[in-house]
Amino acid sequence: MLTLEEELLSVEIDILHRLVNYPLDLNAMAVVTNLYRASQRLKAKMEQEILSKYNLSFTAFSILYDLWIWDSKETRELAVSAGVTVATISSIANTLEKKELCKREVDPRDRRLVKLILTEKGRAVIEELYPKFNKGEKEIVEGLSEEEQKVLTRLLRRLIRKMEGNE
Amino acid sequence: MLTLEEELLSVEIDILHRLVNYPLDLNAMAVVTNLYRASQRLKAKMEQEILSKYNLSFTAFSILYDLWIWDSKETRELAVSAGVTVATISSIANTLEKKELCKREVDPRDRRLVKLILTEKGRAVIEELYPKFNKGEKEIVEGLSEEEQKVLTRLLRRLIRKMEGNE
DNA sequence: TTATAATCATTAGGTTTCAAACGATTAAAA
DNA sequence: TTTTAATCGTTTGAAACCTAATGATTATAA
Repeated sequence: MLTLEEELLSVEIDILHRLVNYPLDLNAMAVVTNLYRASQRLKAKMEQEILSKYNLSFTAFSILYDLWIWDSKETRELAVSAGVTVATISSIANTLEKKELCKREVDPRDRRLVKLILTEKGRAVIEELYPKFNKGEKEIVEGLSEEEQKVLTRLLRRLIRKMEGNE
Repeated sequence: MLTLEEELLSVEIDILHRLVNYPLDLNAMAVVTNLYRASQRLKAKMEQEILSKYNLSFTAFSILYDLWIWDSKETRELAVSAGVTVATISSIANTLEKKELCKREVDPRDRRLVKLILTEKGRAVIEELYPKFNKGEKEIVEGLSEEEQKVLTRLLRRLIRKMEGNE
């Protein structure tokens, strides 16, 4: 499986330029394409190899993880952290509540706000699950040196900050 | 918005280690977390700022793009390229066919195989759309130098190859 | 040739996901 | 105080997405 510049022969690149009649930024194209593809693979790998045994989606897992670290968290914060809308968090919270992995709690001082809280069962699940998840993470990056991993993380963070508008 | 090591104070990291009673790979965790988050932001940005005007999902766009470059492509190949299952491609092909942006064609030599082909209307859409999409890609990476973009692309490709199992 | 197995795409059923509409609550203004 | 506006989370409806089941076609074996 090749990717972009390897996959796109110079002929196709010429066609692209001619068709759009406009100087394309091929480096930007390569970064974005490979970033998206890497993330798709990563998600698929984790869901198939690890999360499927627990019947959890990637987002559901990341919510449980956040609740594990922070004990409880408001739905808005969870949405930002998981990169989905609040509506999605609400939907997944329904699923997690049905499984008794978390519960909701309304803020008494501002009754518009809702927190999610990890249940004991939820805690047991994430504590059993997380080491396996981290092992999967390790496998993914094991082809890179420690230095390369740090460079990659740093570059990705700069992209994230850029897209979140707080540079 | 901070990410991982900035967000996770050393206290929390200690808690993590104690809870799982197992040495975690924090570098791997940082790479994976930031990779996934960057991709989520990227997808959201593109869908909101560019693709929504055309009523196209990110995956639908990537199918049109592939068909534009390669004229026609089998559903299985499209699935690999887009990082989704063949079932999803089939479903999106239904949507795209309804909009008359592509059509199906059965391979006469092996009638199990199905190709998607771009229609004239589909071609017009992708040719109008792609320059805008590339402009969005450019915005995302403009905080990185050309050298940094190339390093990022190279590291991401190595992760992809690793996950696809052909190292 | 005929039966069996393998390989495709599609369909079925269910969860995730989003935007938009809604209802409840709080804040601001008159 | 009463009205208006802003801010929450949830629901709704539709598309995307997955796994598993199905149907159609081709390849292999008996």
